[in-house]
Amino acid sequence: MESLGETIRKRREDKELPLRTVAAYLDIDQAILSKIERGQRNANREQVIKLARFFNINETDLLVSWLSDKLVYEVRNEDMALKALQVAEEKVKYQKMKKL
Amino acid sequence: MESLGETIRKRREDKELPLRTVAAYLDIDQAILSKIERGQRNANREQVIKLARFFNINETDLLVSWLSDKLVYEVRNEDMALKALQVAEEKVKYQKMKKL
DNA sequence: GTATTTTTGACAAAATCATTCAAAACAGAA
DNA sequence: TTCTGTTTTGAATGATTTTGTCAAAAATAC
Repeated sequence: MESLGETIRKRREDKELPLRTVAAYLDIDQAILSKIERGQRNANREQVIKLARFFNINETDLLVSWLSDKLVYEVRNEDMALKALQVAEEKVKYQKMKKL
Repeated sequence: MESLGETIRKRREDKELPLRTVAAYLDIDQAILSKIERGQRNANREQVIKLARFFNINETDLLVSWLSDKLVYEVRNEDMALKALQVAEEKVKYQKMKKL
């Protein structure tokens, strides 16, 4: 179970590229990319899409990874994290059902 | 699948109490409580705990409801909402496992 | 109708979050 | 060790979001 940050750091290191290069492509400061890779900052949707393009990763997959990171972040330090995620899942399913 | 807002509105109406009364107990403006009940605003942890006490609801249950509402909110308008929740669940399980 | 309750939206204050920048820390090579 | 390039850190600043207050409008009850 890899975070988005871990994924792109691996890819970047595989290609032996400095932060600078990828950051330039994303049009952000390399400090931000460093923080994103280490999970200290959240990327935004646009950046995730660009990262997928840059590293040839399926965009949807990377977006799911990103979104799930945000969810995990939201329930960090909560003992009922798992329960809350499960209930949220039920709620989303229920909403979906209602729409049909 | 009831949201926290729906739950407490029902309870309040059962007791035939005006927003004012519950809002006073929570020490917030009734406008905020109105918004919380209708899902336009998020309660904070302290308010959830007070609400549980006020309405004699199991505190953990209400906190789970509240947390899951926040998660649902986070993935509203996302087509991969469900997938993201499932992946988040995996990630949390994985973290937990690592700690043992 | 009046009285009460609820909802709405404009506004302000506070808190959070993103970004920039420069310096510090780090790694490797000479 | 010094030189070079890379990465990380943290302070400062700006932007955005959240939180709450208030008063008026809308809805509901009497």
